[in-house]
Amino acid sequence: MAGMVTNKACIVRLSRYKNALYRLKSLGFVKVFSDNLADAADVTPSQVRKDFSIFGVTGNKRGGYVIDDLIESLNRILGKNVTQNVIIIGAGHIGGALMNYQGFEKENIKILAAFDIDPAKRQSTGIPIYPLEELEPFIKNNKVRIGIVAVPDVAAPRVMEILVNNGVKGILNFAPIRLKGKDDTVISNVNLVMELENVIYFVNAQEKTSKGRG
Amino acid sequence: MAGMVTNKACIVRLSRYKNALYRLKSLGFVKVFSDNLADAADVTPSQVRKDFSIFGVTGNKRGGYVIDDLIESLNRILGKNVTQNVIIIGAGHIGGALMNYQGFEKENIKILAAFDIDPAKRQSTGIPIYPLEELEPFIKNNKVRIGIVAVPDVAAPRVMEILVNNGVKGILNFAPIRLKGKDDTVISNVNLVMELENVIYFVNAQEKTSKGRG
DNA sequence: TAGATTGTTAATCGATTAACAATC
DNA sequence: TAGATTGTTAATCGATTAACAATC
Repeated sequence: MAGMVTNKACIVRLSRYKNALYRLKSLGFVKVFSDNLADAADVTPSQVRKDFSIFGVTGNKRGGYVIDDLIESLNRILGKNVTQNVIIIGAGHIGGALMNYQGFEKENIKILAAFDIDPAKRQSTGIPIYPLEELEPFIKNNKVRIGIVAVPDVAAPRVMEILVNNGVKGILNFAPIRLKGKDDTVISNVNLVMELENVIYFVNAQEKTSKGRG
Repeated sequence: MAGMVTNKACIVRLSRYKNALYRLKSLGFVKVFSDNLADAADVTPSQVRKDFSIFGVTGNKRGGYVIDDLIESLNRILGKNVTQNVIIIGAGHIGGALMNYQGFEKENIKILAAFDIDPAKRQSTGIPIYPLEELEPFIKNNKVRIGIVAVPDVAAPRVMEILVNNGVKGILNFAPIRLKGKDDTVISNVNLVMELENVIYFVNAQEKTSKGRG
């Protein structure tokens, strides 16, 4: 059945296709072939057609795909036809950066509110910042399903617990610990130090290799 | 030969092992078995031994691994025995958050400086912030190899060009476009909107599935 | 020694790519 | 129609897991 995909890499590619399609559209294109889109998204044409096939997204044999239709289909699959409400817990540097990040709105993601234990950080920037005690009632009253955790690592498990116990189903976690939730909780850990560590490893590895060659 | 690994997932796991080992060490453990470490890092014991095998990291048959030795080995593989100098381009919200992020220092990563086109953002927070014109000479004078790109997407390709042309080999990119460098440039794209989009997709997918079941 | 754990090889699994029949 | 592109199936590739001989 369509929609039963658990392969994260595939979903990441759908987002990439969507972004590439917006770009192509802004350049004046109306149609694409799997070939063009593959180029734009930096994958193989087979991959494009395979991914679409998985989700039942079809084009026209010989005629390629209509960009507007494709964007529409991808947006529907990615749940972007409905505004997604999100809260941020932790209004420190990372949380603050996310509150001020301009990229969410045009992707139909709405930051409803932020929460912080420290009253000093509770200065409004358009998005209301509430004390942590209001987190639980806020989630319940607003049926929040998605949360961004940007608190220090010692605070993360406790925050996590509050979120999960009150119905939050998806968490994007910036605390440098691996959070585990219930079975039906979707958790994505973004560890900035680890990302950098990885880049450093591959740079070093490459340097060794090229020295070995030269 | 050891060290010739291009599998990103494997390197990510090495970082995870390292972090798990620090945690185990702080709990008073001196040795671990692949079994324990697998538990702590949320992988299979086979995976742990296989990963170590790839890098020639060995333990004692019957006796497991000495945590201190293991940490030492992993740090060496990940290039953490040398302080890694990094610069940040773009001192906006994301760049500013990274400048103030406390996690880098204890991982032996040093943010040397930040750069921004906007003089208004150039207020020191311990890390010097320079105008963009100084980026090129700074990279050369300090032999910078790693850069974090946190500028708006329109500015990213130009910044990228300056970095690559002056010898930067690794880039962690927060601009919401896929940067491509030369063949020997390591680029890791972190797209926050896409990360959130993914979480949203999987939450929605799960909801549909459980409704279908119930 | 007997028992337990490593290190490595073989088996499995899943994802990507290639191939090609269907068809516009 | 002839030619080109999709949609899907089969082949390939690579990564993970299982199994087990080596050995402490």
